[in-house]
Amino acid sequence: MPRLKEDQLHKIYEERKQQITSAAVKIFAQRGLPGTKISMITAEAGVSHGLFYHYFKTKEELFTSLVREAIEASMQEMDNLSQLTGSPIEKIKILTQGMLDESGAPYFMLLHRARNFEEVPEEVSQLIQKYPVDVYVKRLLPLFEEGQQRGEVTDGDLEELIASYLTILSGVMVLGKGYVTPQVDTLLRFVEKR
Amino acid sequence: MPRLKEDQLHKIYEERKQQITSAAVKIFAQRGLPGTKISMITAEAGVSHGLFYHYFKTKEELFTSLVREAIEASMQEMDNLSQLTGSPIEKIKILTQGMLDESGAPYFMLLHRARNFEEVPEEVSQLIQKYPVDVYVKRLLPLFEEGQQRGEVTDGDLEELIASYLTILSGVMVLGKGYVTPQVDTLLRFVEKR
Amino acid sequence: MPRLKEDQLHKIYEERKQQITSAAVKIFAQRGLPGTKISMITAEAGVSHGLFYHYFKTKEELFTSLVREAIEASMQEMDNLSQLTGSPIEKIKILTQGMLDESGAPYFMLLHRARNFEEVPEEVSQLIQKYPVDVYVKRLLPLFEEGQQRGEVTDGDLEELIASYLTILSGVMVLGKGYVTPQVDTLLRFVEKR
Amino acid sequence: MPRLKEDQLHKIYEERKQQITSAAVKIFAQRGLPGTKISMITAEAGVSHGLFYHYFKTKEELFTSLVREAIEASMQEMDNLSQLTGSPIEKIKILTQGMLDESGAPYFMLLHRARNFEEVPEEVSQLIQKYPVDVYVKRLLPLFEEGQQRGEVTDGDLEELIASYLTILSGVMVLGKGYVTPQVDTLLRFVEKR
DNA sequence: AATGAATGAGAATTCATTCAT
DNA sequence: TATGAATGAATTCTCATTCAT
Repeated sequence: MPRLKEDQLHKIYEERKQQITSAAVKIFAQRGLPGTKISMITAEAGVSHGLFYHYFKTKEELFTSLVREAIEASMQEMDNLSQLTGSPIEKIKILTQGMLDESGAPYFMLLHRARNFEEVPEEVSQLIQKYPVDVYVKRLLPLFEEGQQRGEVTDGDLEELIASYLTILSGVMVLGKGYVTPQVDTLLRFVEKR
Repeated sequence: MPRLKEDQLHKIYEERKQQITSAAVKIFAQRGLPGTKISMITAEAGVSHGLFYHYFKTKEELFTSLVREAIEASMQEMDNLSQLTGSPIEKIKILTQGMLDESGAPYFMLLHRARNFEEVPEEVSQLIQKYPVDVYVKRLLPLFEEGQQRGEVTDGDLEELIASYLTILSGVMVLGKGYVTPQVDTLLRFVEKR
Repeated sequence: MPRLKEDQLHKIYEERKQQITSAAVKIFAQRGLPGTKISMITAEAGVSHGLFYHYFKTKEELFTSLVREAIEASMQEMDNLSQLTGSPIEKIKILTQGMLDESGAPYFMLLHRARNFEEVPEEVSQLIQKYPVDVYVKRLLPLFEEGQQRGEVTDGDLEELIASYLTILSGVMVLGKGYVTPQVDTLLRFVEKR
Repeated sequence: MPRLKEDQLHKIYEERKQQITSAAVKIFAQRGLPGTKISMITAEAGVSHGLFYHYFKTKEELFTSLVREAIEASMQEMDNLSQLTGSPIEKIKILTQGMLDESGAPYFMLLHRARNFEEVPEEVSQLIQKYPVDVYVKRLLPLFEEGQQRGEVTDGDLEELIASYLTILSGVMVLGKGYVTPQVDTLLRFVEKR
């Protein structure tokens, strides 16, 4: 019985935490660290502001942990690509779609904010430095190399191509509302051999 | 006598105002409205915080006026293109370079922030709504049409092409440090007929 | 369970609000709107300045709500007179005593300040305009008419008499310390038929 | 020649000083010490705010000197009464008229403010303590005594009568706009024997 | 776990006062 | 004498965080 109750409590705990986290991702992505008030997060999550501090120590701590998750998720995504079946260019297409996908956007936005703007907590700076864009480039290199060998990917310096392509994708992703999001096929023109 | 003195005062007034404005553009672009503290602006400008209020009513008012200026400047820039000599694709190249240019970036960044992020003053929202990306597209349409006729610009729906290209350029511009800025020629691949 | 707790919270809320309000009335009456610093109010109330903003939006908002209350209370007081038993002149005596009474003074002082001095918030100006002295005169007219009919109140234009009497009472009330407050009977000489 | 110039300068000096002083009396009377901004005074006087400090050391100093002047003027006025010809009650009428007179009001208002409200400079407190209402009562005593002897003034304790009358007059005077100023004859009913 | 009262550090803003011209 | 640019102390106000219930 105590067991059950404990489990239940734990379940509530996790649910609430997730509820607040989701709200936080959304607002942080939209408004950045200094533009986000705790009250905005808790209002979005539908809980009292006091509750925030049952689950997180500070605003910065939450932001930091979200950035960490975002980095991990994005690294994961890169790695997942190689597991997929299909030609390199098909995989690149999937990557492109994935990055532009609504659901992933907030996390990328978070990374973007962490990378460029705002005053961020020291730990975030360190994370960002530890995972520069270059790391992503390196992970994608084999995929693009294969594509080049198969004649699917345009000729030229691959590292620069990948880096530029990531920049473009990130940029498009970051802009969001107010801009016209290009079609995936349109974006692929950058890398495809014609 | 009063003439001379008046002029001098006026000059000082304008200089100081410019000094503060320049500092503000820089910081606002870097940190956004809520991330920018008055103290950051005045420190950057090398004046006392009191002086800020001699020249501007509030932080918001300054931000608003900067957004207004940015809009005007960017519209101006579009228009200037047609004055230039050269083929359409050359003009598009100049536009591309201009947008990626360091010096213009802060202004574009400001616009970006106003367009997407942050809580902005009511007047800024209105300005932004009054000048959607669409307005820029319309201004560039004749240039791209000519390019298409000459066979310099890729086939297809021009409005969508321009809008997408602007999105990409804006995105690249917005990212800034931490990302690899693609070469102008790389970006042009997007519009050039091959 | 939630019931009890909610009630308790509500009680605390009201108590604290009253605590701050009382302190504010006192200080505002003494020093006026610009002469009153938030720190004076919170010190008098024995709370932190942060708490002030938990209960009120701004200093002006509090001032405005106090003026509103003062107007309502004073109108109420006029109306209560008619409920009392006694001859008109006795009622006028009670009114006189009530106005000079220490406890009511701060509220009247507030009204006075709102009516005459200081820069007041727009809403206060409107309230004051909506409730000119004339409104009080009208409310008291029946009482004084009856008094005149009974031969208790001096002959002559009643509206002017009442208005003048209110001016005198208000004036005396407003002066406070530093002046000799006349006896109630002395003041009544002004309206009594002799 | 230097003489002439010096004189001229001196004249300008005095004129400007007077100009600022007059503006200050008006605004101080209207808004009190904390409610009066230097900029209000200089705007009213039509000079730059910098000029204020050519003529006065601080806002407080000006306020203090105005209070001093007001005290002196009011004492003077009391004394002048005895110089006049006429019966005591006529002189009291003149006193009453003088106090209610528009032109004198700002000075009295200043005194009132100094006496009751606001935080005032130490020196003002001292002046006020040195010249309590009692001093005025004493000065007027001979006049009222004569009036009582002649049967013009009501019976009873004269000191209390005078003090009360001064309170009433001051109060009426202080109220100003928003209230009906009683007629002089109406006010005299307080002191006249009937 | 949940709430909201309470606090105080820090940011925005005002305004008296100084000073170069 | 006259102006307005410049400063900084004092004030208002915001918001992250703590804590009693």
